[in-house]
Amino acid sequence: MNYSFSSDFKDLILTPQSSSAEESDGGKKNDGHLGCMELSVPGFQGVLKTGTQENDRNNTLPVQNNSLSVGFHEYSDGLAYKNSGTNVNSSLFVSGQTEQNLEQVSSFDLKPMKGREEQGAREWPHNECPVLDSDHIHLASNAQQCKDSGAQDIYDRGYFSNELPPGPLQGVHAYGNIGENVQAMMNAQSDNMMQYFQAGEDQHGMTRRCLQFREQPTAIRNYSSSSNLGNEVTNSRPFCTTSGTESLGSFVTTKKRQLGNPSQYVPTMLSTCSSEKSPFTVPNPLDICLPLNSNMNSTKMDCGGTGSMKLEVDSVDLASVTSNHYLETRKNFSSVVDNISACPVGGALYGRDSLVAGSKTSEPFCNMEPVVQHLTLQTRRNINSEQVDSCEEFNQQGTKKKRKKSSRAIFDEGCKHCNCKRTKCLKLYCDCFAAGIFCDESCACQGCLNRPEYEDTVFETRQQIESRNPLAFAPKIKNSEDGKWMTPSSGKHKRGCNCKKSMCQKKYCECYQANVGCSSACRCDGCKNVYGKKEDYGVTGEIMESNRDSKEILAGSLEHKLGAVVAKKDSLGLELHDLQYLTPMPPSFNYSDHAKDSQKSQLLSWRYLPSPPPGFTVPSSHVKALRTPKNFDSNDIFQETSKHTFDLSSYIQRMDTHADPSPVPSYPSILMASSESSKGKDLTSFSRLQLCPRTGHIPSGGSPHRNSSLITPISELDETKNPQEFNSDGRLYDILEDDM
DNA sequence: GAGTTTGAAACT
DNA sequence: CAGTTTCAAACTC
Repeated sequence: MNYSFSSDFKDLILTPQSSSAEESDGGKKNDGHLGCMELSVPGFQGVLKTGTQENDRNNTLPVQNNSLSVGFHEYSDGLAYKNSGTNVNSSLFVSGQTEQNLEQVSSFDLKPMKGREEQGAREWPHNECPVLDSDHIHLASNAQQCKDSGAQDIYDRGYFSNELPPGPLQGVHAYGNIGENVQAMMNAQSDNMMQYFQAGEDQHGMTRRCLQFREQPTAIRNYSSSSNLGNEVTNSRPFCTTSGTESLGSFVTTKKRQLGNPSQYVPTMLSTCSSEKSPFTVPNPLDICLPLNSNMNSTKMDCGGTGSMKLEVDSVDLASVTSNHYLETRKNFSSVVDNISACPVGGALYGRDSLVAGSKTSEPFCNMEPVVQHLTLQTRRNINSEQVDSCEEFNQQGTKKKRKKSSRAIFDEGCKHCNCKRTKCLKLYCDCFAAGIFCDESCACQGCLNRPEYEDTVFETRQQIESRNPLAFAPKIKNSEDGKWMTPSSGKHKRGCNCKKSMCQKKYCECYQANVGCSSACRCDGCKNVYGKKEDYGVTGEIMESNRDSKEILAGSLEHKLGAVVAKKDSLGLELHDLQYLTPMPPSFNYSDHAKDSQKSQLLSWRYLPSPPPGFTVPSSHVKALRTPKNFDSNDIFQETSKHTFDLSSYIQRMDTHADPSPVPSYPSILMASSESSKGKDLTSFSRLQLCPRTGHIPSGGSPHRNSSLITPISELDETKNPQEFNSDGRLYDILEDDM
């Protein structure tokens, strides 16, 4: 077959067509090689890039003799075909630039190849064979063409978006020799690639399991053959002195990938350290776990909750080479994130100070033992599986031997791991999916689609589930008053359990698993829940529940108000939009101009945003660290924004101190900073972030004072107001209105 | 590690 | 909405 290039050929997308049969049987397993195709491009001599995913154009292939063999492989699941045309995973990307007159490269042949079975590739199945017609082979020369072609997803993801930098190969000519040309590309395209990197990150910043930066775009990774970039570069700089828990103690270890090996790269883990032993520390192999649907159980943060989120700063890599500015901002972000201690438990988010200050939640927390880690790709791949163990080791160092644990135990003390075999991790059976996190390498799931590359599938599936049950992803556990679980009624399973045989004494029981007592909502038989029997959930519990509901209603309104305040701030000239390129943000805080992404932002909120954990505080030193001119010498806007944020934080603390004699955690202002400094348009996420991202309201687990503290930042202009005034709902709103 | 039990989720 | 089936985690051996 013969297809025409457009004159401004840049990207070619080959999209296999789904068949009705596949859709009817729920998708075929297409593990392994699907087939090979031969792309013949008369007159073409140069480099093409291919990949089966939009972020996986990692095969830089020379075109010789006018032809290029392209293998479709590594499809993990036939579902890729079910949504063919919209699911980028079913696409093959070929992009390139000819060294010759494009007019001469006006057509190419694409045909299935045979005879590759012996190489591990099987012939493209009849019903899986891509339909090689103009409808399914798209010569995406520009965004609009791509958009119009059925590759909407790809377009939406921004790879062909006009505002994004050109593809990495665009504008690079005459590279008959890959090595040399790659170098030329690196040199010539560094800025573009930087933008590409950033843009991709903006689009896919959470392509990994949780809140973290995506891997380096494979398009960039491809260029790793560049020789003079093969040297390992490490950038590390403390943001402040490290003195245990008193200060930020932040180091950011930035290691550029080992470019000498295309298959290897060295991710940068966000480093936090409490020691000065080494500037290269990854004391927190668990990354950062943030709560999703999890129950904020401060008494026993053993991951009994249902969700966790990891926050990981990925490699800066080329950023360190091509954009010091970006690196700097990445560091800044890291310093922010550094505040957030690992939470292998309950998906909670901890402030370090809180942890060390005798928090009950510290048990599974990873010790800040400095560890020099030169992370290779394999290391990276093993991180998720190792991190838990590492954490465990840290926790037990010196005194305890690592003990063998069941998978569930690991689950409990780390982030989630599932073992789904049939559901592709797209049903609530899957704890990862249910918790709103991607599965990762540490999961033992099969045919998993709950992965970043299937983000849209995940999103759609989630929507389907939510359409059936809007509360499907809502937190199962209603938080307790003041974050403590002193009584059976202080926390409860929203829907209640239905145990018949386990008597709510085993983890079969969701209440027991969440360390909450059974309640009137439970239909369990013979309840013997040690956290509280159903029978014990009496009048007191009902009253408290009623109070919580009232406060949640209030909180919903507060969230709205707060969003308006943020909008006001935005209108005052905080050019938050620009900050997206200055500060690598957790992509959940990103916004997109695309309408679809606005929907996704909700998903991201659902997926990533943390709840304010008990005991979370923002040490003033952290604020100082973030204000350090060194960190922000090129970003006054961000500095200003951060100032706002952390002023709010400190005010929260003050208010908490005044309003509640108990150790009241303030909310993760760090993340507020992140949110603020991200695009201001995502106000929904912003407000949700600051309040209760999971439910969109202030978490029920908070005293009235606590609730007050949530909105007190707005009242910072009038710090003289008596916090007690906030106890009155009406007064609360009055003050809000006044301040606005 | 394999098999069983359990209860939530999904399905009808 | 209730009953049944499916599923994966929890548990047992």
